[in-house]
Amino acid sequence: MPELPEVETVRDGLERHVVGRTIESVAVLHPRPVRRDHRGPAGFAAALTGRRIDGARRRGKYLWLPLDNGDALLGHLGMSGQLLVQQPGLPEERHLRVRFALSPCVERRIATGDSAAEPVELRFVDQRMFGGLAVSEGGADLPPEIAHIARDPFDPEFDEDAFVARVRRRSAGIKRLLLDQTLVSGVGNIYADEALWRARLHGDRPGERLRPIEVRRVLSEARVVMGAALGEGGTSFDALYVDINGRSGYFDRSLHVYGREGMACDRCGTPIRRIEFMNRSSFFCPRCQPVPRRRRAATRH
DNA sequence: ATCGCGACCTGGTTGC
DNA sequence: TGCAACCAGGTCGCGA
Repeated sequence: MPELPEVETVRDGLERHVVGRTIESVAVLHPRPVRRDHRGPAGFAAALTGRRIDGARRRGKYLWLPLDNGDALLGHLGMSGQLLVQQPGLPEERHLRVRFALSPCVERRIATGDSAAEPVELRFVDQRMFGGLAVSEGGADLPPEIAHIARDPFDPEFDEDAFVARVRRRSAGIKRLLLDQTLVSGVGNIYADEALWRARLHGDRPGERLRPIEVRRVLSEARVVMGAALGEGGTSFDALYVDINGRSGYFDRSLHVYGREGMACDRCGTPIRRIEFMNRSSFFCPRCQPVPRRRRAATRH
């Protein structure tokens, strides 16, 4: 379940391994992952063939590779997507959806030594196909398709005061607001629960009833949780393999509430509760994060 | 504008 | 053993 730290790890790997290479050929093995591209699979492939990759960028959970003609290859990993950089010709993964053959990096701009002189394959593997790829016309700087996505809380241009103000104008619960990618990007279900636990706030607390310092606190804790995952994930893959696996190793160790229903809260020992929320799960400590009392009707005789 | 919900997907796990 | 139901959740589009 890739959230900001996992996607950033992929972006970093792409920057080091594919920037400067040219797309020699494209094979779309399943149409669904390119459903957002109005050109269709063949048009998608044609629009990319021959283009040089000039960068690797991210906004929230979206990635894009600026191309030498001003377009971009825009991607989202969805729930189960991976972008792998591999030696050409390896056996196909079970859920391989799109394969790109990339030339060597002519300008040797990749800082990883001799690998820049060898061709590689970029593979989009996605079991559940919630993710996808598309060519974004003129999207090299910022694809218009994702102009509505807010900056993430690590972005120097993220406007914290504006975020606080917007949250406090909304009646929805703070968890829903944390997951709203137009308010702040990069936070998903798992890190939202972790940030709320650390901030001792229940996710149902309405934004409009939070004090500014409470909004700042949960944002700060989101940075702590995602920053820790970033630090550990950033060094966890090897030279020719850019992986994304939300369930692996580094990830689980730092979880205090997510997936821990019935287990003792690490702070107070109270059993962690699980509730349904937006067709998924929320985990919280009922003592550290008390359920907000429903507001009474305005008038009573 | 905002809110909240269902649809989209597959495969591993659970329950009968 | 076989099969169906359930579960995971990011994003979009819809109706209210």
